[in-house]
Amino acid sequence: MRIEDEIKQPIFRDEFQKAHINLIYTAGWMQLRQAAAFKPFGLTLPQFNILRILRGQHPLPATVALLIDRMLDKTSNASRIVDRLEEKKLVTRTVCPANRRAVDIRITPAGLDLLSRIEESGALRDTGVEQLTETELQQLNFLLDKMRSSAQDPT
Amino acid sequence: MRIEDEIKQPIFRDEFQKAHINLIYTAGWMQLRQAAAFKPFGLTLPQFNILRILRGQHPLPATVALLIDRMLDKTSNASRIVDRLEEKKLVTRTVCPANRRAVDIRITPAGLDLLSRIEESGALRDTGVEQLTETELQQLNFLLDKMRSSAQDPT
DNA sequence: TGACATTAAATGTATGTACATAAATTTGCA
DNA sequence: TGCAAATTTATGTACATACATTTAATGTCA
Repeated sequence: MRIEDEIKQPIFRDEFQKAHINLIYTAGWMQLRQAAAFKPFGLTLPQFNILRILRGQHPLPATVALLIDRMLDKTSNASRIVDRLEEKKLVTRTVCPANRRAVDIRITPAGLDLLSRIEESGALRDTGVEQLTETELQQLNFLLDKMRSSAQDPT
Repeated sequence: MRIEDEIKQPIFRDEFQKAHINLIYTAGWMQLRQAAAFKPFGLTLPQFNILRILRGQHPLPATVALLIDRMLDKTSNASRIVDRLEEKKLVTRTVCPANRRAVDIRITPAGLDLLSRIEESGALRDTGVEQLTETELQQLNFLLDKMRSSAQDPT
């Protein structure tokens, strides 16, 4: 459906405003679909992303700093997301022996198993991007990268 | 900067995954810039959006149901965002005389003034979309609309 | 009329986000 | 050595999101 109809605003000031709103709306739409897919497994989206990073490191541990570095949303609070995963016994936390300020975080066998089950279930399909052709995907990636090439970051 | 470099993941499984992550990342990037721009005015992004909807209705009132209908994120909690705006005296809440279940919400002169000041300040510029040409904007809107044309919504 | 469903908003709870600050440890250098 | 600075994680607070439940008012219809 066109964005005009989705949000019931028939007229946009210009194509800039329309793209702006379309982008935010579409990203929210994707996230909602993803979150719904994870719900039967008792995971939220950020929890899933942290688990995936930990599997990427496995069997090596990750620190909170590494998680923050790899997360899509840099400013979120990795510490508390790890709290939730630890409660569910999907990860372990141990003080790093080499540097007692740091904490070694590892995915457990239960965590690995959960990730496998989610992936086998097909919960990661239907994000929306499958609707696009290979050429369109490349176009989209180009446009998004170009958007972020703005002069300066917010101070 | 290319998405590969932004999130320090050199390789994506395929162009689908890359577009998926790029979209979520770019939308977050935009929101962060917008939020930073509103901060000097003491408003959050959802608060700003609600105020804008109310100005669109002005001088007629809006109900909570109307706000939810117009909001980009349907599932957020309009009631509590209105709480914050009411505390700041940017909106008023009165029981609707015609239907005492409903609540009439109106933007105050202070609210209208704040919106004007934000817009005059240029806080709404630099969302990223200005980097694109008119043709590119149309492409982007087409691609996003196409993405959301998936078979079915999550149940 | 009265019982029951429907509608509109508010509230409760768990989680996440944004940002500031604290606590513990390590590092660097006078 | 000793002490300030830097590093790493955790915590506090305000706000927002997601979703279930509650409360009050209204509509419906036997």
